[in-house]
Amino acid sequence: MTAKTHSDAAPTLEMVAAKAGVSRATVSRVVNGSPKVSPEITTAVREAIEALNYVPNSAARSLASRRTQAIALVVPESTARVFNDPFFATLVQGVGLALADTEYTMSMLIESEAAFDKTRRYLLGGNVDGALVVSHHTGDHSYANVSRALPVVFGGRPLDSVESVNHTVDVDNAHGASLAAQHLIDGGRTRIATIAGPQDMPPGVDRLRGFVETLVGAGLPADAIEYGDFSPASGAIAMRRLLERDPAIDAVFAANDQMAMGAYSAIAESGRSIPGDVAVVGFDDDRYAATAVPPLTTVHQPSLEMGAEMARVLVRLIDGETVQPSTILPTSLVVRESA
Amino acid sequence: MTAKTHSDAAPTLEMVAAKAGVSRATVSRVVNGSPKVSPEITTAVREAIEALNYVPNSAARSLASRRTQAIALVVPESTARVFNDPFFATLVQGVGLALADTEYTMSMLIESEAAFDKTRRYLLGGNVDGALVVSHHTGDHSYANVSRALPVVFGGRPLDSVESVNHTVDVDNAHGASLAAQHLIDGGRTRIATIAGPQDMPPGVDRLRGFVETLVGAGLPADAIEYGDFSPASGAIAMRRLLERDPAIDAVFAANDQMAMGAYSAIAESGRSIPGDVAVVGFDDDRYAATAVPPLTTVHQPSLEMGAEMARVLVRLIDGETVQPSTILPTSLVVRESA
DNA sequence: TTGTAGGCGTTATCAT
DNA sequence: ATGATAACGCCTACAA
Repeated sequence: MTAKTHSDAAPTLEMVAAKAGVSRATVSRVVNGSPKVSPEITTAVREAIEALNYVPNSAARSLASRRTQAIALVVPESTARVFNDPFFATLVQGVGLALADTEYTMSMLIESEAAFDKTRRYLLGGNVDGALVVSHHTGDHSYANVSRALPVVFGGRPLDSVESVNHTVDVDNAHGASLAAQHLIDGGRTRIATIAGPQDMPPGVDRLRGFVETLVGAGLPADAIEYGDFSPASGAIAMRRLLERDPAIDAVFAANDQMAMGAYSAIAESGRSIPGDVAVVGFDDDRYAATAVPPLTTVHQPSLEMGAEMARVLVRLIDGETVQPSTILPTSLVVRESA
Repeated sequence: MTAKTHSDAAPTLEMVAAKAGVSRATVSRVVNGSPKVSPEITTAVREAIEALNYVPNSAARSLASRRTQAIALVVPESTARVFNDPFFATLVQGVGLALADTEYTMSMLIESEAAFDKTRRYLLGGNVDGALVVSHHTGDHSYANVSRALPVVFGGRPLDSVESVNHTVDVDNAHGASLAAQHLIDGGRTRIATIAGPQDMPPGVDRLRGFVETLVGAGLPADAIEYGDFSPASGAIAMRRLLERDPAIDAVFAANDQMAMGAYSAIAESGRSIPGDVAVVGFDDDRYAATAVPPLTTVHQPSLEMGAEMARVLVRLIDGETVQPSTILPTSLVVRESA
């Protein structure tokens, strides 16, 4: 096989026009489904397009129309974490699902510290009609400029709630954590600990808050707290520390299922049983939850729906519609066998 | 807060030129780092750019230059699976990492059946300079057209090895499976089963092949085979069936770690112990492997490196360099406690 | 070193 | 219903 040059000049609208014996304007109309083109001509143009295997050049199209039909999904470079995170994966799916019904394409930007400016330029360079920003916990207000230039929808409330961001879609983290805590309390547990998430991430603080408030409300101490970074390994480490600090712990609420899995292993290696010796409740209801041993009781959050909702809101925004600035999706407890 | 219109006309190169008192050509040169521009003018232009907060419009830029500085990462809609797959997640990371050193942006396309044509149009519409296609198992030769129009690098060998695709980066699946099987044999196991992956996916067939060949080579029967779809749930189901068919099974090789996790739960619920009663080896060495209980012995595959290598090959291809058509990355066995 | 001018492939505004 | 003809914002010979 010979080295290809990939230079077979792509067919242009002009060529189609020539072949169909009409003007470029007409071809453009057919391509864009304008209603005012006679059936015969439409057919002729369609055939020419087919014959030439013509595909509109989107750069030219967006330059002229000032629309790109693409949106960006910006995810923080903590990619290592975020990407492996089943919750996030499902969210992306939701975005894709919602977008499948539209003509929009999603272009995902992994935002690394190094390439931050690259992301910014991409967003501001007219590459997309809008952006979806997921769980950013960058200290600065990096998206202030961006959201001034194009519609932006945030997934999860931004850390600096001071700055009133335009639109956000979030899940009721605090309430979910509260449900988890209450379930543990109702189960008769009295020494309840928690493996909290990073406190520089909204879900991390919201879940901790919901947990603490509920325990305190029930007159229980809420002092057995260790922090993890949402990874399984960090969950295991946190659990070991918890058990070391207080061997009497009889329940633990992990801020996400991955850390709960880590806790499972730490509990097992300490010779304790689940839920006999210590009950555990997670958060997310990810795909590993149901098949864990024992199946994990956890807080279900509508990740798929969240992604889809974010996409829908953004599209509406792009279309110039007015959308309520904040959407909160409900969470619920899924009781299985670990608590 | 008032509804923003997002219509604050973005600054153009022309405006920068005016403000800096030079021609557009000069601004363009500065923006593109042309060496032949006097220092003073360069500075002046830079200041104007800064002042106006100017960002080049990429549609215009790519229309004129015929380059987009973007590549597409196409992933099959089996998104549900693929996306949650830690292996895939790591691969994406690798791509991002390699790209961080370049000026290229990655735009990820989730390829759904419904939107297949959307993907094709995107690829052919001059949106990207090249494409990375991951583990596609679509029956048709959907990418024949595409790879004729622009550089494409496949991740994992394509199913139809007949069609000699230009470039692929793969992992040595068969050898990895062979290592796993041999380890089980060396451990004295005699009734070894496997939970194979889908046979319409190359990794699925290659891993099964490596496993079978090694068993047969050792004079052992290779008839205890069940298939899963790489999800934890499917692994559990397959394991149950395996144990039902032959209660004497004393070892199992799962085609990926997620299914191995599923096997763990099925083995546990059958009252057997790991590795006492049945040893298990997985494949992938994903992030859950090390913290599983017991820690999972598995085949490590360089997912990160694979993603990075794919990106590197593609960039070279785009730059017109000649690259060897096939790259095979090595796999290795990580012995932990499950076998 | 810097400026001039034409063109990249579409869309959109006017006429017709 | 269809066709000229400007833009769209930038790059790039070519000229100065």
